[in-house]
Formats: sequence, structure tokens, C-alpha cells
Amino acid sequence: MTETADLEAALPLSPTAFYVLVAMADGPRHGYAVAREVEELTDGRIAMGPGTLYGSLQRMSAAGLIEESVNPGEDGLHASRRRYYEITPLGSAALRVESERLLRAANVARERLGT
Amino acid sequence: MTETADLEAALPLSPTAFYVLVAMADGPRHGYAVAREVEELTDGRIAMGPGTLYGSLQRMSAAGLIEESVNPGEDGLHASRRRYYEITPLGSAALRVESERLLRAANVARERLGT
DNA sequence: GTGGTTACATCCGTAACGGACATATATCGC
DNA sequence: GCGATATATGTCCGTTACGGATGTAACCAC
Repeated sequence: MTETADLEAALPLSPTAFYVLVAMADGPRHGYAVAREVEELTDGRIAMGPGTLYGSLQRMSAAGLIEESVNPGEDGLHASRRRYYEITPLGSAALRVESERLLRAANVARERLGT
Repeated sequence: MTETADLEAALPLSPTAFYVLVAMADGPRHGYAVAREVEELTDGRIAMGPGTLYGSLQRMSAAGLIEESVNPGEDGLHASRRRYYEITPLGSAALRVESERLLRAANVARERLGT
């Protein structure tokens, strides 16, 4: 049950790691695209600088939440420089568990605040 | 609009800070009670050691999210040793904003994972 | 050719985390 | 009475994470 141990060790996810996984849940992404997508889907409230971004990607790779993947055929402008990552089964599991936790936590908070 | 600046500086809340605020949203709590309540309402998944607990309380006090309050008349067993804290208006605002963010983030994650 | 965007990466000071340890009182079992 | 456990707070300090500053380089627009 090493997967269980890995999963528990990765939880709770930092806000940064959580959003990176959300961005990648749709499919492979390269680093810069992740940063832009996170900024977009949080209406600019979460802005990731390069230190946070690439540091997180490294840590998340080491933790097995994501893994580097081959460039998926896209030959756009800066395609050659891009490094793509995709979410792993462990990453999906972590995201699933974490989103349940967040949902529960947010609902308790709202109840206690009076809706 | 210093309050707005303080609020933005406090966000996003760490998982620990978030749960401390949730525990205090019901009324004043002393440190140890916070730790037990958080452990209870997360089914043991979030367990706070003393380093995390008292360190967080100090940082959150400094950030204006919580403040120490007088012992609310309770003279229980270890009442004299207890130090009570209560959530501030800034803390309530942070908890409200943060729970909305978490709710949105969790829902996006669930959508992308296929419910 | 200057400025802006894309895209990656490292450096490094500051902050946070969190286990280990210390302390003291109270309770419960034997 | 004695040891174990629970309550309750706190410090110490090594490890990790965060995140701004900086560097590199290709490409586009004007």
C-alpha cells in the first residue's frame, strides 16, 4: 500500500499545488500555460511567479503527482522550448480527495458564518 | 482601505489557518480546544502538533485574524492555564472570502475529474 | 531597435511548517 | 501511592516552501 502512503504524504495540498493539478486535469500543460490558466480561473487572485511555478512543478514531480510528458504534436511558436507535464493517477487521486475535503471545509465554514 | 490590504495579504489562507478560523467561528476557543476540534471535524486527517498550533496562533494574531480575549467566565478544570482567542472582523472576512474560493475551486476540480 | 510576450530556469532571503522536548496540573486504574 | 494518560501551553530548531529578483532566449509588432 505504498500508493496510500504517497497519497497521504501529499495531503493536504498547498493552494498552489491544488491549482496546478486543476489546470492539468483537462490534459497536459506546459508550465507557463498552467500559470496563465490558474490566474484566469481565479480571476487574478492567485498569481504564480516563476519561483513558485517551477519550484512547485519540481516538487510535484518528485512527489509523483505529475510527470513530464512528450510534446503532444503541437508545433506552435515557442513549441520547442515548452516542457509538458501531465497529471498522474496519484495526482488525480490527490485532487479528488482534496476537493472533497475543501468542499466539506467550505460548507462548514459557511454554516458557521451564517450562510 | 487598509483593511482591504490586510485582507489580501492574508489570502490565500493556509489549510491550518483556515481550520483555526473555522473552529473559532462558533465562538472563542483556547488553543488546545482548537486542535481537538479541527481533528474532530476533519475525521483525524488534519492533526496539529504544538509547533504548528501555537506558531499559527501567534502569526494569526500578528496578522489581525484573531485576538486574545478574556476567559469567558468558564472555571473548569484547567481554566486558569487556558488562553482564549476569538475571531476578529478581519478574520471573519478572510474566512468568508476563502470559503467562497475553496468552493469554486473544488467545484471546478470535480467538473474536470468528471464529477 | 525598442518594447512586450512567451517560456524556461536558478538564486536566495524570508517565512512557515512541524516534530521533539519541557513543564505543570488533573484524572484514572491498579 | 504510583504510573500512565489527558489537559494545556510554550520553545527550539532543522527542513521545507514560498516567491521576488534576475538571467536567458526566441519571437512579434511598430
